[in-house]
Amino acid sequence: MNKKIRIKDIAEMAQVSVGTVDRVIHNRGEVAEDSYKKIMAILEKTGYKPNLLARTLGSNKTFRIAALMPNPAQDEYWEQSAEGVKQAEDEWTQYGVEIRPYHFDLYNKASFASQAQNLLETPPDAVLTAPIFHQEALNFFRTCGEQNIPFVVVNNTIEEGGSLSFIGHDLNQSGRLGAELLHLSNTQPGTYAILHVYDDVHNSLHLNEKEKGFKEYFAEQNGGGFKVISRDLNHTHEPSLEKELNDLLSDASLRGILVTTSKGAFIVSRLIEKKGKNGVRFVAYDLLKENLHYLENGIIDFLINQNSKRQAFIAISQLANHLLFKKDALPTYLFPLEIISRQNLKSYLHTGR
Amino acid sequence: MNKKIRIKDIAEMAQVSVGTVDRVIHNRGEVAEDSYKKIMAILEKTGYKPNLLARTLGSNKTFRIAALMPNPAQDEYWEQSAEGVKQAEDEWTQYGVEIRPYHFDLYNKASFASQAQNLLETPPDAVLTAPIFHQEALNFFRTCGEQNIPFVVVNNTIEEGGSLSFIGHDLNQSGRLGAELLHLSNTQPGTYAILHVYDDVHNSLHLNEKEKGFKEYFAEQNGGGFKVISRDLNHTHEPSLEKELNDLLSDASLRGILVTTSKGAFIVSRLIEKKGKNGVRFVAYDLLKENLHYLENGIIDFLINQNSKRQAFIAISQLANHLLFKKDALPTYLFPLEIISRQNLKSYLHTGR
DNA sequence: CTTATTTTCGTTTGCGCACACGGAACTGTC
DNA sequence: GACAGTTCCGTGTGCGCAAACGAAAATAAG
Repeated sequence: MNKKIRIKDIAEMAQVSVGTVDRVIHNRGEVAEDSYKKIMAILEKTGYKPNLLARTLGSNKTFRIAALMPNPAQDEYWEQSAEGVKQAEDEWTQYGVEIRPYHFDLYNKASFASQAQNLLETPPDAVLTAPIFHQEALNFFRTCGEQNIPFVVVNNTIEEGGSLSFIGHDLNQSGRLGAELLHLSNTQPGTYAILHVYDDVHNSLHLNEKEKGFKEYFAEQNGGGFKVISRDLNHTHEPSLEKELNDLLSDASLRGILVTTSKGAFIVSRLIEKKGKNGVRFVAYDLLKENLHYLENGIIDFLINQNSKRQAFIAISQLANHLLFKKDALPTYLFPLEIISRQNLKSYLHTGR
Repeated sequence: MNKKIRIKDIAEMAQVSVGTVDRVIHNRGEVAEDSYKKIMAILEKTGYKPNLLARTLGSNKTFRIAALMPNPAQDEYWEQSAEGVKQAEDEWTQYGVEIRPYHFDLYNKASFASQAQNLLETPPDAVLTAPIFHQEALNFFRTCGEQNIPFVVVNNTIEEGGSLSFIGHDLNQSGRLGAELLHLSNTQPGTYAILHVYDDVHNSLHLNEKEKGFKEYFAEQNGGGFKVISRDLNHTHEPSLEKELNDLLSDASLRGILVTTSKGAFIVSRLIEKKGKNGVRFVAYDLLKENLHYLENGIIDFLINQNSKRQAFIAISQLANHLLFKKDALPTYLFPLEIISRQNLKSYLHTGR
């Protein structure tokens, strides 16, 4: 691994000019058979690595990345995500990467489609998106594919993707983890509930994965004898939600509750607080401000951190690396499933990034 | 926040030449009061950010960072740390950063001192170290200070440091977390043990912090009635260790054990496995191979991940940023206290970095 | 054998910055 | 007023690469 071989060096060895070497490196033709082979051989032998600094400096391009994400004003989870995008922007603007956000309405499929349309009118060099709406996302991905626009996906996968990379969690494992945290040293059999609390529309595929993991975990526990119940709760109609929840809580055999949506956490927390929490373990998702409050006062026992901020940050970085340095991203980048308790919470809030 | 302001632009605005602007940016004097102020003002106002690519390309320097760390062959924890260093090297070599490791014997103070001596003979531009040996480290830091060599410290702080940055954990909080994980829903009072298992020498200051946090946690729990015991165990004399441990385990009121050293984890695990684990919760540190084994088979309930690999990676990155880009590091960079269970383990092993 | 066309290649410029060099303008000295 | 010493500042070159430009060589066309 010799160091510091420049194009110039290659040129000298091959007895040609730098221009010629450059042409074969970017194989844009106009090079004689002979020279081509000769240069290729030397390129191989020396293991030439271009100086990426000089490369991106020299090719004075500027790349545009579009971020098609939910409106951050609608949801703190997506607000954090937007922060991640901004953070990545700070890091990459100096390299000539420009990020344009396109926000769609989290509760409106049509808005996703129309923003996607918007986006494609001035096609960016790459795209980041959270495919909340399955069908609409598929359509969008298809056109991206046709137009050769690389894209990465956060939050939840879409199988038929064609994406450069998926960045997020193993949702099945996530459900299992939730189950484990509820089960922990509750040796007696009992009932465990998994609740999907959502607004108008929701991403059922996404939540199903968690539920599957949750159920698998309890099925695997020796002895069995666990009762697992699952509920879909629409929180826009609060009274019925409250009733449903009260029924649940009055079941004496109930040992634990997992709420799969980040917003659901504090909605359920409120009700639990009202009713009193008697020995039921409660686990939920994400470090939203309200959730932290309920973690601190003991209503929530554990939070699983999905770290939407970092997801977005990494996603943009992958795209930037792809565009600038031609480094390809891992097809799936799974985040650690971070367990947050009262005692390690601070250590997650302080960290620089 | 307009982007793409070059030195040339600044120069035009200030009606001077690029050379002058350059001089104030690197404040190496030879600039009249007037011009200086004028340029500084514009620098502020425009929020000028130098193009790091061009900068490192132009100043064709190469920096040397020395890593004074324990011999990775002696301990898996430090092996992981060395991997972090290597990873950082991969990332930074292209920017002209060169990393030279100096390994000292983990069980031999003199070796630390002599390697430190070695290192200083061809003084590097910056230093990373793990100050395992208090007094020796202090001496070393003093000379670094005298020679103006910036250094960062991982693993454990040294108060009187003078280091650019400390990278590691809040050890008090770490002890508290260990306590919480043991205590979790063990509502009845009982006994909780904190064990320091070490080799010949050990870093008592380091471990004391954890113990303090551990005790604080239990003191704060309402009801109280917890008995906390602490033991220093030298594992080089195995029979006596085993006896001590057996005594402990036969205490019927024992509810949980926290082992504070990464190696101690599997040593204690073996003995617990032999004796049988009856309801006692067991929490330990770090993702060493053997520890993972005992986590998977249920001897260990939780591991707290100190992530020595990432500590080293971040440490080198901070130094590189400091040298190349003059970004100063945070004086202390505390890592999240990661809780590892059977169910989220995989998600920590897979991640790219 | 010209003239036109294509293939092949060397040269040059610019990217944004660091830094060396040397030149003005100013100050002081005798 | 001639000379040396300061202080301040502009210009030029190089970092390694990309890419435009245009020249030479090879080939085709007339």
